[in-house]
Amino acid sequence: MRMDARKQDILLAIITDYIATAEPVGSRTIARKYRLGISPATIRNEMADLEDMGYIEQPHTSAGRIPSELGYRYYVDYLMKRQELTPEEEGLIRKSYHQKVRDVGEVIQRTGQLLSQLTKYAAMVLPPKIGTSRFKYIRLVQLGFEQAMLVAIMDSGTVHHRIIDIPRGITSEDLETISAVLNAKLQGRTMDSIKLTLVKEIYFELVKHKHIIELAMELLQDSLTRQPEDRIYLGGILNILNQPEFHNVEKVKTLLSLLEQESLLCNLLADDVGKEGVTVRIGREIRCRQMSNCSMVVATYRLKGKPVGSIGVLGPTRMDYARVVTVVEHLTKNLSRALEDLLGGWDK
Amino acid sequence: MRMDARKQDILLAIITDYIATAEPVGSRTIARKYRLGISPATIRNEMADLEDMGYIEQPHTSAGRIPSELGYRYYVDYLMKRQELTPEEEGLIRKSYHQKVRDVGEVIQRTGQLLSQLTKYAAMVLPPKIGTSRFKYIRLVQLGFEQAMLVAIMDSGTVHHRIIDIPRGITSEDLETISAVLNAKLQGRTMDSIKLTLVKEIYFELVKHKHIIELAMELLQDSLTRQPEDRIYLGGILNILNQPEFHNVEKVKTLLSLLEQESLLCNLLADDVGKEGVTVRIGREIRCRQMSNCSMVVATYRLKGKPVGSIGVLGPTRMDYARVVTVVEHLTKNLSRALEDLLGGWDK
DNA sequence: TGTTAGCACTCGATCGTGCTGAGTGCTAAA
DNA sequence: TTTAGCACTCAGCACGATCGAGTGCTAACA
Repeated sequence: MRMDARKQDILLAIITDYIATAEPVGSRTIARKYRLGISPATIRNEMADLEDMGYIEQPHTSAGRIPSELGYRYYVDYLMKRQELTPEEEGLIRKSYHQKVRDVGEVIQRTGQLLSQLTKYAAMVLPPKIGTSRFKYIRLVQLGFEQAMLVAIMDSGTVHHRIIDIPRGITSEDLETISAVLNAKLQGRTMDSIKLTLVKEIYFELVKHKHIIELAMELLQDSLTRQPEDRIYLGGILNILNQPEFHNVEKVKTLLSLLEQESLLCNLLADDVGKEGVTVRIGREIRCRQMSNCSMVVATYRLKGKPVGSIGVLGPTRMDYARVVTVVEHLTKNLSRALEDLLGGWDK
Repeated sequence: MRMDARKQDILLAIITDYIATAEPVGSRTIARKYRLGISPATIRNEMADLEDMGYIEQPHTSAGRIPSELGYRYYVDYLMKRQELTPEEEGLIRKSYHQKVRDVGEVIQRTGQLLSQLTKYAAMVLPPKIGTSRFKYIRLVQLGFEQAMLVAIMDSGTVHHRIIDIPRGITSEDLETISAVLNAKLQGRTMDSIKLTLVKEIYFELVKHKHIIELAMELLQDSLTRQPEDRIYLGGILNILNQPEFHNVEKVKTLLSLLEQESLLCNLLADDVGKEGVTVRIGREIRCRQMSNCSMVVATYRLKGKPVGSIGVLGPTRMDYARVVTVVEHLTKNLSRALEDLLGGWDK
């Protein structure tokens, strides 16, 4: 059995209708709503074929058909039509990105908000990856006798800080010295590139200040190379609860328990970092059993051409792919541009 | 009609049972489970009295009784017995606070986790209030030609940063100058205390550097005095969904939509900051209509004796007050102590 | 006077039943 | 090849009967 134009029309009609109504679609409905010029009986025959081919399925004998994962896949790959944003929506996006920002986090957050607002599903945004951003400025500030704060500003506009213990004898001047050396050696390097050779260099630089070298080394080894825990923007979870597929509390609970595991989400999002364009994962294509009735739409944003993070939407498999793909595409571009504007001129 | 010992016993039994089972309690159940030495019939009479007095109510004619808000209030005020933590739980807390921390945020987060873990309800923690913490160190770092990063370390261990625009002519040295003046003038001051007189002082200090004074002033007026948006730790929402009162999706939705409004929660928590001991708000005592079937247990933690933030638990009105109050009390003390250990020695 | 046993009554929850309507597959005619 | 017609299926819903937990009242009892 081969797919032909009429089968495609019918499959498209079924998926369109199901996405809109969340109800199984019958042959009658299609004949009435989508003027394909054929009768319900004919449609029934074709639907039987489509079911054999695995594109649609029947929840029970006396119900209409719903798309299978394969059906959605076919839809996304071949049938889906681009859906432009309305001028109002375009305006909303533009306005949002034209506001003054004080922080990269703010850009991330705004993107996430737009994403969930425009799609009505849950939105996820992975902030610029720390490993690939470059040190811009590092400083140790003495706090008490035994503690100091390490502050590092990265060229991705993020600031990292942590409290570190210092031996009692260390003075503010010692910390200045270490700060100066670290600055000189690390400026412009990425976290990932702090290798042994570099550590050695710093070692020799500091060897004249014997008493602080221990601290400096420990600091490098431990504080800087240990990745901070993954953070992620997650919003619009409420949207997803409005979807009829989450009308039962058990489903809500499993979903929420997944969404609480940030690191899991980070991995899911990170999987597609670097791919061109928008990636759609349908149902079990997300490698996560409890999300088998969900789909994800993910795209990578870039800074100076290099992929640094990604944004994604999570919704039921019955999601409005056409719309979501358009929105994700748009926002990826806008986010890349916004970051470029904010951070592009930082190379002094 | 007056409350007597037997009525108290019965009320206590009803509330205890209802907290444990979430089912209306009948006279028979009480006679069977709680050996009060009286028959169901007598209990029925007393229950009728308790209902007249407003401490319990009947969901419908042929059901048992459930505590009213007034009943819970009476329970919390007069009947509730202290409930000690098990040695395992004590151990868990101790272990958690003995881990090395890199950041005040980490202490906050750990407290929140413990709170939700130990109570099985939702936990909220308000981080140390920024307005009352003192500047420890301020610095402007040039990023590009037109942007700089302002970093401020507070003695509450938090770090604030934001990107600011600078006029094109400003050099790194100018920024150093401003940094130095800001440091000298602001160190040890609180955000709240940055008043006009202080601003004037800084003005005169910088008057010799005419070209940067504009920037510095703007910075003070705008960046520093404008409060950053409220942050709050919120966790264990999943716990609360396991409570039978949230078995219907509508309730879950209204609750989640409330919990998404962080500023609202902050206000609720902040209401009780400064009060001694643990505050219990039952049902409509939380001034928030949509939370009328919830209760909050809140306590203030301190740094050097001064209240700086608060921690709280949110659960259904039918919550295990005895346990929650104990846990909140414990964690408040532990949190205060942990912050003291971390930040206490920072006065140089 | 306070306590208790007995009894009639109430009412939510549960379960079975039958009906309805949307939808199908099959057959035979166009 | 398409379509009209028809028998069949089955989830969802409304209806009614039954069940049982729990009450309030009354009368007897200590």
